[in-house]
Amino acid sequence: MTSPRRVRATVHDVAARAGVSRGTVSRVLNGVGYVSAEARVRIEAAVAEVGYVRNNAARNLVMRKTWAIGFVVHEPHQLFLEDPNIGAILLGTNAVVAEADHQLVVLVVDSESDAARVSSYLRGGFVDGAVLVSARSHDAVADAVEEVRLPAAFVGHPEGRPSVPFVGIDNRTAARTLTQRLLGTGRRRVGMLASALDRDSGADRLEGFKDALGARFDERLVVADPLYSYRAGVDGMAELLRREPGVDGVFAASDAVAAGALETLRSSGRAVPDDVGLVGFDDSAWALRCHPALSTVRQPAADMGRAAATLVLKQLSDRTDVTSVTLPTEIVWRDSA
Amino acid sequence: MTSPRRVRATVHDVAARAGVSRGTVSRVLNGVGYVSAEARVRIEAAVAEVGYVRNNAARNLVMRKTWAIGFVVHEPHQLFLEDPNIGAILLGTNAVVAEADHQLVVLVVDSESDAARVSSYLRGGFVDGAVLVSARSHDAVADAVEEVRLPAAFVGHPEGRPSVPFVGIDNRTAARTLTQRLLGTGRRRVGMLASALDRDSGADRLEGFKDALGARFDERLVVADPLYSYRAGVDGMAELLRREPGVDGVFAASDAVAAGALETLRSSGRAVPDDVGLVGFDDSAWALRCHPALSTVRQPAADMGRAAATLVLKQLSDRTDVTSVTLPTEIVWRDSA
DNA sequence: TTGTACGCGTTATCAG
DNA sequence: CTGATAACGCGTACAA
Repeated sequence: MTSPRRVRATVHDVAARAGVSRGTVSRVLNGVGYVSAEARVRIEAAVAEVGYVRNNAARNLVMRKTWAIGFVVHEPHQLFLEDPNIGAILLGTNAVVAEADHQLVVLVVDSESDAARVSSYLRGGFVDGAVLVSARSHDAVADAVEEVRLPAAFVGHPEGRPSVPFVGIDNRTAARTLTQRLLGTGRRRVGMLASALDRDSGADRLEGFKDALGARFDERLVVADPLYSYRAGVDGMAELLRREPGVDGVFAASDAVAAGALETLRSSGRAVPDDVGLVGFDDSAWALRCHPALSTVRQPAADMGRAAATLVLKQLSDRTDVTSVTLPTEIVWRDSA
Repeated sequence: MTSPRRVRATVHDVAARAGVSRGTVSRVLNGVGYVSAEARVRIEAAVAEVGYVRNNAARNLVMRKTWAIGFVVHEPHQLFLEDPNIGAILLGTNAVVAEADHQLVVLVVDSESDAARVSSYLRGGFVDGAVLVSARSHDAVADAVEEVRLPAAFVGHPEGRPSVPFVGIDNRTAARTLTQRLLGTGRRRVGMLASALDRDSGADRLEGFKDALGARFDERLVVADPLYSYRAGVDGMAELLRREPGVDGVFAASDAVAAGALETLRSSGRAVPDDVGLVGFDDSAWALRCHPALSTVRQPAADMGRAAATLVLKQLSDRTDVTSVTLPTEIVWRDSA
């Protein structure tokens, strides 16, 4: 039984139909070089008639270029669903990539086998470059990128990848400033719900917190969790209360964490900000959704996406000014502290 | 100035290095056919030595297969960021696609030009199939899919695309059942915050609402918005209150809308569920986050993603049993009504 | 202005 | 078991 699926028309078919050579067809298809008006119309008609559509596998092969940029998001399920910053980064990246006439393809890695598949996708020449968000230090994807020297950029600041530029924020300074501001409201016993200490962002936020507290720092008052999640906030706050029922200030490592903390504070009968002042980080959708609205630091997520894309594009055009960038953050002071 | 970027090694190079032919190399690379143990080790060594990595453009060209499946998400910015269902659908799709050893590439269309680019990406043979989420009836992407007969499946039920199977839910029945339940709590003046009436989902939810109300239906009590957004809920509820201050029951077309409505109800001094009963739709992250937690209908988002992927994969393996599927929903009754 | 011919890197066929 | 060799579909010098 023969397949009923009509095989796609090729340049050859178009040429035959139009009574010209393949070279001429190719020229009008790519709008380059000289071609007579007459030939052009005949070819355009032929294209429509046979329903020609370009075969990119062939085109990529000969041009050594795919016009596609990968966007790799490597997060635990739940976090991927919760974190609106990733969406903003994605949209920012997409905007500049599209502007440069490339196609953004996002690759989600959600398991070990995903990591392996995405890695080989990246090394396999399906894309001309990639932006990687929240990769870990030891990461199959990052390894692949480095090994095949794929033009790339990180969003966030993974340690130990000096060959790949990144765009990040100064987490430490931001955390310090925010904590100082919290302290300025007169809080005496302030704790921190730290997250992702295995990542630069998490570790730096804790450092900034320590900076602000100075001699007053008490490590009993920091409880850590691997994830920047709502759950981490709920559980972490409970633990913090257990250790020190008298806390009157809390710095949560992210808004999601803060939202979780808020829940626990509420159910423990404490009022925010009256009994305890609470601050978050990210200015994500969580911040405005909470009651009271969260005081937090705004991370320019869309700009970070744009910057990362620009970094990749620069490498593609062989520019030499590709250096990591640190974008400024901004404190957004609302009602939770 | 010559480019310092080392050109990638090819099968040819490996063959030369190992002192065998290209055919033999290809055979060990793909682990198919007979090859002597001796040749195998020599080739494997050579692969490592020259740092060979497969060129997929070439491979795709000859195999007429990319092992990639597109996931097209076509939503307004804000909604894409807000709606956790999309994330769940994505993860579900990714799971089965990965299981089948394909790579999922998600394409976000966020503007007219995005739609054009994604369309040509799809027609261009970069992927073997695609799942489309929340496409509109008149949609460049859907047109492309249909024209090139790309194996595909919709999540949701776009009208006028009989050639493409879809996976959906019975919005009308779900809405009717939910509304009846709301009515069962004794509400007398119940209104609806409708959304996306230009889509099947939105239109059907309204129909279900009408079904339940029967003769009691009063069109003054339905206010519509193009989007399933938080904002739509805030504004829509305000409008509804303006039209009928005495409403004591509200069916919001989605949880995000319900969350917005809750905000307006709160600021208008009305208690939920005491003064007015509120129900949503989707059982998204919003539902549990609200106070009180939303009564709503659960849409099996991850399952829908899985089903859509399965539909595409079936077409790829030329199976004939590819028919649209309707997945069951479930009412989740919590505290908001 | 147009046609010819070669190369892109693989896989697949088919004799040896 | 292995090695030539022919596709795959397109871009592009180069010759005409």
